[in-house]
Amino acid sequence: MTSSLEAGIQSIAELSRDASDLLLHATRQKPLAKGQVLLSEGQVCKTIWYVEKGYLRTFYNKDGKEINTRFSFENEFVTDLKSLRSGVPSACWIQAGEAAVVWEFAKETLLELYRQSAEIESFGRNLLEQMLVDQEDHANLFRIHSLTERYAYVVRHFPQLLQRVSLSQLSSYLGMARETVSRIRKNR
Amino acid sequence: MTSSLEAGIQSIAELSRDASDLLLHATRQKPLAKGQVLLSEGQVCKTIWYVEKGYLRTFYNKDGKEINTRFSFENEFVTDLKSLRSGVPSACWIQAGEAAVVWEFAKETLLELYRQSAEIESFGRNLLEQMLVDQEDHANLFRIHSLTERYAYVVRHFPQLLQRVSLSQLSSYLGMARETVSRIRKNR
DNA sequence: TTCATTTTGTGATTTTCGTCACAGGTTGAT
DNA sequence: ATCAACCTGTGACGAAAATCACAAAATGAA
Repeated sequence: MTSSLEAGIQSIAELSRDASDLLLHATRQKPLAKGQVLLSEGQVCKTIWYVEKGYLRTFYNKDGKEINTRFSFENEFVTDLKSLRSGVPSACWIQAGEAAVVWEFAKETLLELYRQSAEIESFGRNLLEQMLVDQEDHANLFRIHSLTERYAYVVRHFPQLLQRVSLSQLSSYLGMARETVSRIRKNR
Repeated sequence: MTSSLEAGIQSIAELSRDASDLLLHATRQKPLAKGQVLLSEGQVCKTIWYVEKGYLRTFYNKDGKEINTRFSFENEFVTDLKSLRSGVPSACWIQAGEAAVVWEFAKETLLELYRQSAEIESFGRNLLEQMLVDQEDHANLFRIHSLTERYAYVVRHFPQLLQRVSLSQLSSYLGMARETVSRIRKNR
């Protein structure tokens, strides 16, 4: 196991040496300064990123306010699937929340690899399954949990979020005002 | 095109005659009475359903109240992916909202088909991509839209929801009280 | 048709949470 | 070390939506 990326790939689907190498040669590393933008609203997304170090923040701009919908930490993959898949302009931004290192996968290259290798297609399917489960979990935060329960959920399941993301950033992720998070935090 | 199912499959990914037949032979039709339960909370999900007629309702039980998270209409696929994928007990229910006809795909059979056919694996990946995009859209309803905007979104994008689902059922899907939906509806 | 059941509309009241305002802390750059 | 920029805590207040209660309407079964 020579790299974080290789381990991250294997954790999604166990690939043969050949398939793994195909994927590893389809990507390149990219260092990011804090605040650097990977995807802007209005731009068509053509890339999937794997986070090796630091984290990426996905947010929407609603009436001038930023609403965070995702924080992608080490060993996670992230993209704007809607834009990537359909070629429509992205409605969100993806930005480095800290100085970071990511690996970039170009959509066209990946599609080509899917055609070449059933193993890689299977990897793609497994990655999507995992992303969908995560997404449903997060959606359920809003649908079946109260504000207090949402905070407790993050404390229990994503404690690093509290350590690495400011309370202001966290508040929109949890769908409440900054002041409300502060008050919930106090009453624990 | 001999069936609704065949059309539904082709709309996800264009399959050869052979691949399409493999899938079509892996499934069987099942008629459902209104209210009939396909998946109970606590049960491990082992099936993906395709809705030919009627609709399925996915809901969670929260302190004795039912919270609807999904309505799956004609030509849609539905499952509890988290339970299906990991074999953990399901946290939700899936039930027929009307008298319905569905096609059942057993998980094990599908996994076997993925191994046999790259085309079907590709179909699976495409289906997941579509489910993930839909799921993200619905999650964004809660994250970036006000209550009034959520209702307007459904009017615009899913008008059949208003026609086929009762206002009470809709209210939990939109994350608000029944009375609030009624009042929002009046002010339009 | 009739009657029971379910669904919807609507006012009154209460609760929750957002907004505003500001003070104190923390961080980071020079 | 200093200062500006940002972040967090907290009180006061108001707006929005939940809850409660009940009437009206729609639905469906016999």
